[in-house]
Amino acid sequence: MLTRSEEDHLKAVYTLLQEGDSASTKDIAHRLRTKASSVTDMLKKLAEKGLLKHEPYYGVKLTAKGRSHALQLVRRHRLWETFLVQRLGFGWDEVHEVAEQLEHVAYDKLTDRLDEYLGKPGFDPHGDPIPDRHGRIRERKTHRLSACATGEVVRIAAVSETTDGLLRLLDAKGLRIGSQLTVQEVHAFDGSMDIKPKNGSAFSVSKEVSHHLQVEPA
Amino acid sequence: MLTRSEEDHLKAVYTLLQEGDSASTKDIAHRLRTKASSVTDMLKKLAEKGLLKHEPYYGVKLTAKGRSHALQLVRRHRLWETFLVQRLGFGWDEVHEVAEQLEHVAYDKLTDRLDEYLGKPGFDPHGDPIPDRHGRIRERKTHRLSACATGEVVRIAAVSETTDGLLRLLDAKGLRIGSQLTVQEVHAFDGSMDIKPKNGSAFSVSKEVSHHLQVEPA
DNA sequence: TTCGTGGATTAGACAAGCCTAAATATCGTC
DNA sequence: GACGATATTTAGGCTTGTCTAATCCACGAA
Ligand SMILES: [Mn+2]
Ligand SMILES: [Mn+2]
Ligand SMILES: [Mn+2]
Ligand SMILES: [Mn+2]
Repeated sequence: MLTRSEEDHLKAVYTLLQEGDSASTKDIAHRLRTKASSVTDMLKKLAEKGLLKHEPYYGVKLTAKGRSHALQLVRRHRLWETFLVQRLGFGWDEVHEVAEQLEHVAYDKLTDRLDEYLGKPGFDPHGDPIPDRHGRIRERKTHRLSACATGEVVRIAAVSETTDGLLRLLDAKGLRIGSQLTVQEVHAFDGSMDIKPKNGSAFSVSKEVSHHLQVEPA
Repeated sequence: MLTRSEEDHLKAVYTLLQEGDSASTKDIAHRLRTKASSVTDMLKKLAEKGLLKHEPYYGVKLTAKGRSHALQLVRRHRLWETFLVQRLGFGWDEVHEVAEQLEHVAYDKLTDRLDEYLGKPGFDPHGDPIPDRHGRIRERKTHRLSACATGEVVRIAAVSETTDGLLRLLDAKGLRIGSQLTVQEVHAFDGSMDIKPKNGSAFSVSKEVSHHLQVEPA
């Protein structure tokens, strides 16, 4: 059984490896609002427990056991987020903190029943895939809106940075998971982009925003 | 903000005072599967935080603040139990452990939304009252089935000891919260009691069982 | 009233997590 | 290939929550 702190560290490692190529001590510390030295301690402990390989000064890699455990955490986190939004009416910008707590309640029966109750959803409110009970993830090939060319017609698949501010901005502009839109123009000067939602008139989004929108062909 | 352990101690104090007249260090330790010396430490800490008065060697009393906090815990615990049974299909004998974890996730918005989602239930799956958001409890006057006389017609209001074994026994006999029954005979020899459910034939229950069934006039 | 007994508290130790400060390693740059 | 910036680890310390063993106290029995 892992402690809450061990779980949070493990999940941070998993997520950072998912997002980039490596999970640095510094980045883990930053994500968990703790210090690098504390992270080193915890990495040693997780390595001793066989959840990851820690090569001092080089980096960290998850073992199969560690990956599996991390996927369970991600599963619980995203299922609870889905519950909060779909059933309790929370906004998608309000659920992260709460799910960060709920994810640590580890009972397979609870997780699986919740999954069924929600209709075995494939994706959470931010468009992130929810691993099934075996840790399997439905893969999709998405790319950033910022990488799209003029004329492309795409659908928003996920928001890759779930900062409250970004989510509320998207709310305000009417951009949701599943929204379909056409790229009308890309301005070289600042990277801003004019987009036109399927039902609505065109407007502009900054590079910062388009960078964090994952889209797929409509 | 209280830690998980502080909350568990506070709730134990509240529950023991509710059930009996005092909350002894020994009983708290037993309930939390810890040791008396650890409990003393924690009582000091809770006293310092103004949640209870601790008179060494005498006993412990909750302050208004402590009682209010304990009621929030009880509220969350019972709401989650209700959720698990009503929505996720858990048996009433399977929910205690899980709720023991979930109760520590403290976000007023979550608790209140869950309460509404469940239809602001007055009682949990074991018949125990659920405090409202202000900590108010719907009072009822119940008495033990074991104290009933021949001929009394009553309805089961609550089970005062939520041991898995007792709950499964009640399941097997078809006794539920709300079940109506008539006391047919009380045997002085062993305190066992013959009861007849409204729809069904009579059978006997032991003193141990009737002692833990809280009933109200039908 | 005195005593024995059992519950309660205190003393002292330990592990888990976290911190700061100091030491150490890596890596890009000159 | 040495240097300095930066990341990482180590050393040492603090707090929290727990334990065991020793001591203290209340209370009922004699
Ligand atoms: Mn978490
Ligand atoms: Mn999410
Ligand atoms: Mn608890
Ligand atoms: Mn209950």
